[in-house]
Amino acid sequence: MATIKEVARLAGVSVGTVSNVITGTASVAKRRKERVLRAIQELNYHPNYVARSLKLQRTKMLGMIVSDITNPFFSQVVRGAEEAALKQGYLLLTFNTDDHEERERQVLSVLRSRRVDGILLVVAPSKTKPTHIVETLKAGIPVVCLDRLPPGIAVDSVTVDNVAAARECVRHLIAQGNQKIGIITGSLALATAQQRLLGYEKAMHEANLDVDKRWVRRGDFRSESGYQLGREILQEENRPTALFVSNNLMAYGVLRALDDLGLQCPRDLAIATFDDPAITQVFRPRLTAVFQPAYSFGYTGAELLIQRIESKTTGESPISIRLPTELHIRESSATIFSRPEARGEWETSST
Amino acid sequence: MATIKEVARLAGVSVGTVSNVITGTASVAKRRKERVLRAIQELNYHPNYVARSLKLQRTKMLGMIVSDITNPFFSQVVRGAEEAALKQGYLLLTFNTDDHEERERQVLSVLRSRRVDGILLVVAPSKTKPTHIVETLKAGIPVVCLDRLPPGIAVDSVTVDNVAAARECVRHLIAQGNQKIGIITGSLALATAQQRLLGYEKAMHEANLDVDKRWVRRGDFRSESGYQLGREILQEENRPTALFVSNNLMAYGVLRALDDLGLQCPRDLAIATFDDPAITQVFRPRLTAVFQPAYSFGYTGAELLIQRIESKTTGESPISIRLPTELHIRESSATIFSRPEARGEWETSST
DNA sequence: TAGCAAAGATGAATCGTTTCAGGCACGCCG
DNA sequence: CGGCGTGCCTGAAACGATTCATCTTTGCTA
Repeated sequence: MATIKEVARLAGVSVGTVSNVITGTASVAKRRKERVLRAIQELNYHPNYVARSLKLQRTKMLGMIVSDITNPFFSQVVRGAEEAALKQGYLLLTFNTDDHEERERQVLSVLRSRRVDGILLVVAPSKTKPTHIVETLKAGIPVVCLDRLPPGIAVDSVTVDNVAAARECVRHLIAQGNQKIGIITGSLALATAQQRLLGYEKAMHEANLDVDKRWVRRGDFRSESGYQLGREILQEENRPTALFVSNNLMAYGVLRALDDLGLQCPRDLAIATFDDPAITQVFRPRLTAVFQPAYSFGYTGAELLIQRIESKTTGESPISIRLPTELHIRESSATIFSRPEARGEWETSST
Repeated sequence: MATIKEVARLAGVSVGTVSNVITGTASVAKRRKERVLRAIQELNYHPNYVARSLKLQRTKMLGMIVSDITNPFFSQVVRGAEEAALKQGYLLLTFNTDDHEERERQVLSVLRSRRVDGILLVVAPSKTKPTHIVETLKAGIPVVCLDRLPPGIAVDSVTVDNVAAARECVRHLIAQGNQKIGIITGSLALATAQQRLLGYEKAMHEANLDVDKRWVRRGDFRSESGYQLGREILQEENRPTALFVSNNLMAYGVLRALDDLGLQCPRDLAIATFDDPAITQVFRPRLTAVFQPAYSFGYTGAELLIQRIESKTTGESPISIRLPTELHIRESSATIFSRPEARGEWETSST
């Protein structure tokens, strides 16, 4: 692999000059510049970014930590982050933690050794205050948290107002005439799951509706738990007429449970959920869902992170960006008396 | 950020000794080793992998180029690759090309500058022989192609037998009593799409079945084209009774088209398709599909790549790994006379 | 044509590791 | 007691870029 020295020799100039041609740092006479460019072509020279990183003390690489890229929500987040990063010449080093805090610790350590310029983090749930994140910040490495906030830590973030979104969503179920409304929560170790539960409780309380304890079930954001808990709730003698399911994977599980029991949505149970990937619109019933701008999570987060990196203002008061959600109303939340017979398009309201 | 020199000073030893402790290259007396480890702790020292990479002339990083990580198939591939890479201490630098050759060129150039040790590539379709890949290989950088093979290039690969899989799939449709069978192909710039078409033609030919030209429609692997072409085919006066759809996204489009026209699958049209992500099993009708081991694509590919890197045998005769597919038979391909009335489980046969 | 400013070119030092030739100390053997 | 082998340590060179103090060239003016 050719080095800058070889290019310099072939072009008959000094290494400094070649460097100036490549980086544009200082001006180089036209004729020499051409000679250098020709030499670069001829040797098929690709500047060694490792050496450059060492000298400049920055790698133009971002660490990206998510729980699982296989989840359509996070793959969109990653995609958005990549786009924003690339646009400014940064590359993305991606990791999955499957929400294991231990793995997150390891990855963070690796990223420090790799000297990434900053880190985009979808933090794993944790019982204790995540000291590894504090340490990373203390070491002067900018971190932006996406989607979830680690408890008790001052850090930049891009989030969504889960409480308000869940509340609006449950209100919609109420407006459809439902009085007995249940919820399947995500893992309550996650702030997002807690917030959605809170939003549900608020909406119910405001409408003076009772919450039967048996209608509140604790899931883990995975399809299987939606299936299990859905079955359980549906087999209660006093079962709810509507269910707020805290994410879409679990909603699919509930649909499967309904199907198993020979029941139908929305005839026997209205459903509203969170997350709204394009793919689900193909299937019946179309799900009423809170749309989160997944792509923007990543894009905005990367932009914020890069801004922090380049302005060198890490440690100043954290910036919190709130992204808007949209409640997409579709078939799955139609109640018996309001369900249209025709297959029409459905309205959409936005927050 | 602490350096090895500072660690050495704090521990009262030379930098060479610290390096030996960290890498385990040479033996260090017990007491000194402990002093060094304590100093590392105290300074919270993280070895600078950039400097190490420069010295060792390898980065322990892999480039990963896919068309779109948002596609569930590719997100699984990436996940598998990450797992295999991490297990051997390699990191993944991920890029999306959206199947644009130009972007692929750019990314390849960036990866050379970054001095990645090897590249996992889902190659973009191309009219001409992709010289940029040849060049990369000539530069001595190992490349493993996943899923698709670039035409006319000797390169390691992990693929699936698309011809055989499509053929088996269409044979199944025939066995179900269908005689008029159509196909929606992917973009024929992609080898995989061509191969699936070929498999379809083989199966039809072997069964002495006519292929009406109007039943063969050229899509682009995206949902929208499935919808459009599905509508067109269904509105032919002599429409097929079954459709082989070359990937799952387009199959969803066809389902939407059916729905729009007030038709049902499989009553009015049997469907069999390619790719079989877990999520689709939730919905009715469950799709008969050729399952591809997406995760294994990535995992196997990364293993092969790392083996090539570490044995330094690039340029030797290429290794081609063929992964097995499985035909998952479900509701969508049941024909009128064979469709069971009960909701039972469906058989699965494997290739 | 001499003088001078501005523009351009040079090359050594530097970034933080690894590696290796050489030095030191110790113990064992004859 | 001298010689030698062994085990540990040390420190300088090298990896390939950037940068900057310093030197050279160029072009302009009087």
